[in-house]
Amino acid sequence: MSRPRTTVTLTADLVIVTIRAGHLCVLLVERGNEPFAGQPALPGGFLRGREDLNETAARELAEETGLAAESLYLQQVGVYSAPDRDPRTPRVITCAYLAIAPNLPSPEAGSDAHAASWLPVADARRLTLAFDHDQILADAVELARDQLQFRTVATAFCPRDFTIAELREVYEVVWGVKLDKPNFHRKVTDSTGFLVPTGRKRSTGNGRPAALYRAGPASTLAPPMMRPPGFAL
Amino acid sequence: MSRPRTTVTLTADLVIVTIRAGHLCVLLVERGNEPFAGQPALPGGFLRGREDLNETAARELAEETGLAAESLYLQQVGVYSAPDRDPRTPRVITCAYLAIAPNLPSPEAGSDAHAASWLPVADARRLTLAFDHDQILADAVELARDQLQFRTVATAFCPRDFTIAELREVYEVVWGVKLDKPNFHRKVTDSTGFLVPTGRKRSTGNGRPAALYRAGPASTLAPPMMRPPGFAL
DNA sequence: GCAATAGTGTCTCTAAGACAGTATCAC
DNA sequence: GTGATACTGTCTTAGAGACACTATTGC
Repeated sequence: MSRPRTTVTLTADLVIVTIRAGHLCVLLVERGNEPFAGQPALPGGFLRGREDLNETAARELAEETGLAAESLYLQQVGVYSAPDRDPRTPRVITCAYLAIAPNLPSPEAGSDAHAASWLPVADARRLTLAFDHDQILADAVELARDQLQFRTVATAFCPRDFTIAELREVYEVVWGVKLDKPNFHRKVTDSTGFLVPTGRKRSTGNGRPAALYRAGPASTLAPPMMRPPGFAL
Repeated sequence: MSRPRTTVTLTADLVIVTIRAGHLCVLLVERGNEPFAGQPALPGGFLRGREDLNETAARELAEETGLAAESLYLQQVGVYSAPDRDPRTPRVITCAYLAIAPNLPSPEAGSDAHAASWLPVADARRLTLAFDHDQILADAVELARDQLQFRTVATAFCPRDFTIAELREVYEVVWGVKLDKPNFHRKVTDSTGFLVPTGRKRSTGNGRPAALYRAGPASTLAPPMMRPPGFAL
């Protein structure tokens, strides 16, 4: 009881995921400063001034992706507070955020000094990331997998107008499974509030053109999209 | 970009819930110090020394309930970091935790100076709690409701040995619904790893004695226990 | 025996999965 | 026409809910 209140600084670290070329990818930066200079890490930054942590996360997200946070899905993953996770004083404790982005036009737009790049999550998990970012990445990906089951976040991976095949690819890539096309189609079109038909179609060059949809008003999926029992990274 | 890194102190605030006399109850304390002296609040305390936040939460939980954290369910709810949530300087930012406890022997055992008491959640939500604890309480209860669907946390509300009727009461009280006894019985006994039969029975004085079970090794429920569409506070 | 609670059987209905079949495009 | 992709129909099966029925206790 006689130990003093610990004074800390806070960071918001971002696990920004998207789908590129059939792979779930995460945005990593190369650290420019100590500690862990030169090592790959999740983007993030310090809580500054009178902002709250969600604002910190939104600011960093805008800096890294060039996109406004309002248009992206952004959610807390958790707090990482191990005393030795960062050697600096005062202690640095982080709140991790999961951000879901559609496939962005240019991978490194908006990045200034440090190199930012999209890396398949499977590859990123073989690297050693700075701090406890390995753990944060694993937790955030697992959270994303769970959320796909019960929330309508899959549309956050898609552009404003998208086809059911694109939405299905989201589930297949994030879960690492193959889904039945006809059953998936029925399931998502029957789910109230998930999708809104635009009435337009898009021809992909090959085959019958697919109807275009937009994200609907619902945030939760009823009934849920249950993930099949076996799945890969 | 020129704003300085904000230095803060951290607290872990606890939403400790249990079931008492058919009501979902939360442990509230009366604040002894400013700010918000005399107002009801969630128990909590400062991150001290070199501990991490989970240790802070576990320490506070032990102080309030007299129970070791290992025996209770304890999970992060989220970070609350609004700049004016606490008037003190340096800024106080909190990480909220949900703790689930079985019906404890004495309500205020272990509490020292401050008055701690169990209050039905429905009553607590009509009060004005200190800080942003109204919001934290609402978020934690909603999290508990969700977790009952997909995780085996319902057993955390029960003593070591319990009957299926006691487990059913957990779901009914937390969700605010009535469940069909026969169907609930079959569902939970068929769920692999949820319950382990002890082979013993308990007579309640009235009717056929119920078989006693203990919590099984599974942490997730497959298939999930879906909450019926309509539900109350 | 009766009242009360525990637990089982069985029926219906809905939703998921498998997969055949049809529709609409480019060529 | 062929080939490719989008979408629909239908069958089977698993699980949820309703609810009748049986089992085991105290009295």
